[in-house]
Amino acid sequence: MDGRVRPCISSYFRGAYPVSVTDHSTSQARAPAEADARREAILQQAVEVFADEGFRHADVQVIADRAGVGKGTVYRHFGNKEDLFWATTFWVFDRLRAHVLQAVETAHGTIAKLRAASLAYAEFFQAHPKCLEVFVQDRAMFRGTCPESHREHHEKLLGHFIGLLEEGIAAGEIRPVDPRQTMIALAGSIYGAVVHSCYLPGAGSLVDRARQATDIFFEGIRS
Amino acid sequence: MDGRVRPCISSYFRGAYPVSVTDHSTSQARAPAEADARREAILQQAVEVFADEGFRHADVQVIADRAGVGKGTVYRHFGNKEDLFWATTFWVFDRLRAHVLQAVETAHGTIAKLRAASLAYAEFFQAHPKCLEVFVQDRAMFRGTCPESHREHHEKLLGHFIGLLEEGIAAGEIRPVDPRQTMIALAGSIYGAVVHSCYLPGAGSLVDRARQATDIFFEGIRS
Amino acid sequence: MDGRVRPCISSYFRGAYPVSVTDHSTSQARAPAEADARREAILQQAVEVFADEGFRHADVQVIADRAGVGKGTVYRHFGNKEDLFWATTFWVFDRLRAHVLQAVETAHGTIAKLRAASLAYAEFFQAHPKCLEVFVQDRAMFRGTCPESHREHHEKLLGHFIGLLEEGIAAGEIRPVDPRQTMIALAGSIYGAVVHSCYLPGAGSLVDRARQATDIFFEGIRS
Amino acid sequence: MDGRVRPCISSYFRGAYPVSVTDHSTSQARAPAEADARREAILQQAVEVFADEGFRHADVQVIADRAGVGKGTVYRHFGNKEDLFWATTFWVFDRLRAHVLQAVETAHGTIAKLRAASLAYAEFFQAHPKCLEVFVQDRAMFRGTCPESHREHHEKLLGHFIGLLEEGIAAGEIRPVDPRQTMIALAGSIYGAVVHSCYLPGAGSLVDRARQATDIFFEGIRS
DNA sequence: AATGAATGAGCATTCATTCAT
DNA sequence: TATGAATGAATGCTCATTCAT
Repeated sequence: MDGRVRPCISSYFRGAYPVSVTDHSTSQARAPAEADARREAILQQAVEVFADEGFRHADVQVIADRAGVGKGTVYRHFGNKEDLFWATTFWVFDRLRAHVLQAVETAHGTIAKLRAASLAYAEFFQAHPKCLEVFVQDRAMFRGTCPESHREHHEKLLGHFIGLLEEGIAAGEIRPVDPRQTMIALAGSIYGAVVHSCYLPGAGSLVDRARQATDIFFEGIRS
Repeated sequence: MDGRVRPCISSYFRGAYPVSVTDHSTSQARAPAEADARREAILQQAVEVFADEGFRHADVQVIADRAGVGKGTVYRHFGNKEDLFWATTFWVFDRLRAHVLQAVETAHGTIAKLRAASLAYAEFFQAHPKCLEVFVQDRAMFRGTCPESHREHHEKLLGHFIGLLEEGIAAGEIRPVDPRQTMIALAGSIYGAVVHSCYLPGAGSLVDRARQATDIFFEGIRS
Repeated sequence: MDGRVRPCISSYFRGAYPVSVTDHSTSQARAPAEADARREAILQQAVEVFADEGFRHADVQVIADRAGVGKGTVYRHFGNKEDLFWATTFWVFDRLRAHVLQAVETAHGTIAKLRAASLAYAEFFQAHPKCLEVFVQDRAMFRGTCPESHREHHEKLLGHFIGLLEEGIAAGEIRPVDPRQTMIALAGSIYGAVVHSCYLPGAGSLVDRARQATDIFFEGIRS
Repeated sequence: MDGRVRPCISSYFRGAYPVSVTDHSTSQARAPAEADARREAILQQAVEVFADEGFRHADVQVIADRAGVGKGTVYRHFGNKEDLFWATTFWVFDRLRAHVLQAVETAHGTIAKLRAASLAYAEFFQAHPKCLEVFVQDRAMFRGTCPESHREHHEKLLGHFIGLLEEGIAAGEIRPVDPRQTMIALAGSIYGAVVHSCYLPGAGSLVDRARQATDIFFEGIRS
């Protein structure tokens, strides 16, 4: 009730993490490196278990066991199962973002950058299929209820790409479309290419699909 | 042990349902209409509850209560919770298919038909948001483990649209793309437009998004 | 959330039981006698376990095991541990009331009736020491938070005795004291005689103490 | 195993405290005043938390936080949660005793002294309701298992009042009753007046009730 | 001596499934 | 055939206690 202090160490989901397109790290200053290592181990195993079992079926005890820590330690660090899930989702997002942004920097021109981003997105999930499942769990489990900082990070990243698109339009590379809506369409398209595999197999690797989707996105399929 | 068998009434998930693009009905021959009504009531409530709570959190008792039947009746009809879920998913798919195919028939020309199908897809989920959540649950919960007949129905429907695309290519409406991969790309694109809403709000209604995605799909965004 | 029906069978604590000084039974009409038997068995064991272990330490599994039912059955009947505790407390109160009221009826005159009630109160707890502990648990655990119907039953019974006292005053047996406050004083006095044993041993049986307290209550100790 | 011993600082519950009616202090010789201050802070907060939450529900971490010390410090000082509880109970008893004995000294005559003691008892708990709850917890939680020194202190104090009663009898103020049993009856009566409030509200303040009970105790209510 | 992170035993509660009526 | 009471495995979470720093 009252007087309760020390809820849990991680408070990502309460907006404690800075929202920036470029921060590639989630770690606090240089506090007990020990604690960071534990945290990392727990999150890694959480990705696996949430991906394999889904949120509801995942057993926190299993995550703790696989991470080599006590169950109490998981709760000490993440407060409760749902917050652990959000931290896991963010951990995945953070890595995905880093991978995509790195790819963007190596390309030149708006179309090239967006193409690179799309392929990097697919590459990431192809290399880390469990992360893909965590993304799907995320969408499935908590429709409109993710923490605010989640939304902010997503919006921030989206804004980054909208800016690219605007540059492309200004440079004449891209038709004068609505940048935000078009960017959302591209994001949805790549997301669908990567996620919608379960029902429509036999369409090549994730990267192949993403390439296909991106090509069409820029060129269209009308004669 | 004692050789007693008590199969559930529905055995959709074991392939009992005919796989056809055009069958609009799920009902068996002419079983007691009473039973059909119960079955329908259960499925309707199952959509609601699975959508609201997710598969693991959904309580069969709640579904039974809302459907006005005993819990035992749910089990008699659907065998177990997972099979009830698959039957629910198929029920949704069946209605979606009917709605989309009806829209296709009213349009002329490949592009027009595909555009109509995409919009009908979005319309359906906009009108029945709980059905959308069931779709998402489906993808999230049972990655590669859906019943075979599921796959067959999806493949059948996909094949139908691939045929349309081939006609369009033959007619010169569409560039000579790989029909299957392109159709999968379109499906993914529309799926993404409809599902990927949670994180990227402010992009218009589902139908608006689908229209946007479809337009780009045909025309591209390059200048 | 919603749609949830069938919370628990017992709803004593929501005021479902009639509040009357004379109803000696808690059982519903003549519903499944089976269910009543289970309920009774659970309550009997709950008295033992709550008395031995205290509310927080009591394990519902132990109560279920001792009652020979599954743990789920306990929850089906009583909803949760706290409500089981209240039902247990009421079960004890109900028996205590019946025992005391029966004793009152056999006596004649106000003082004789109150004396009989006090002794019966002590007799009951002497014969059922576990019930005494449940009473103490009750007072200790939920200071001001007992269900409303609890209060109503207590008030009803108290009112009954206040009426006796008023008769005694009218008849000249008793000095013209404030009936309510005096009755509360007597109740507290007997309660203290019965409960306060832990710290002050060596004062005879519960009944002896109650007799002593009652005698003094009527006669005083001043020369 | 390794012969290491780490006793807790406080060992009240093993009989370390002197048993005397008049010792008003709990502190050891002249240990570091720092340690005494910590100990005092912990006990004060323990009263609050045990009163609010009950023994089982009380969280040692909360007590430590409120006292501004580490959890380890609480354990260093009091050994374990149960011993902390006993120390808390004694802390309360010690203050109650001081308050009551002081009141006794200001009165003259046995009846006046006993009356003063009763009112002081009620005053103390009226001023410190959390202490009352600790008393109730005490009775509820550890029926026959309190530390021996507890009993000795209680017995000592009881003996003091029995002596008063004997003087009163010798002086002719009091009828020739059994001093011990009568004193126990008075103690129980006042205890009941103070504790039995939960179910029988509307009877005035604790002090009012105690006055009422005391008056009746001396005078009786018979005409 | 003081601290507080780590631990895991303990326990309330849920809910899929069974089966007697 | 329909029902719903009974069941107990499963699981989230708490918190007393330890011990390395």
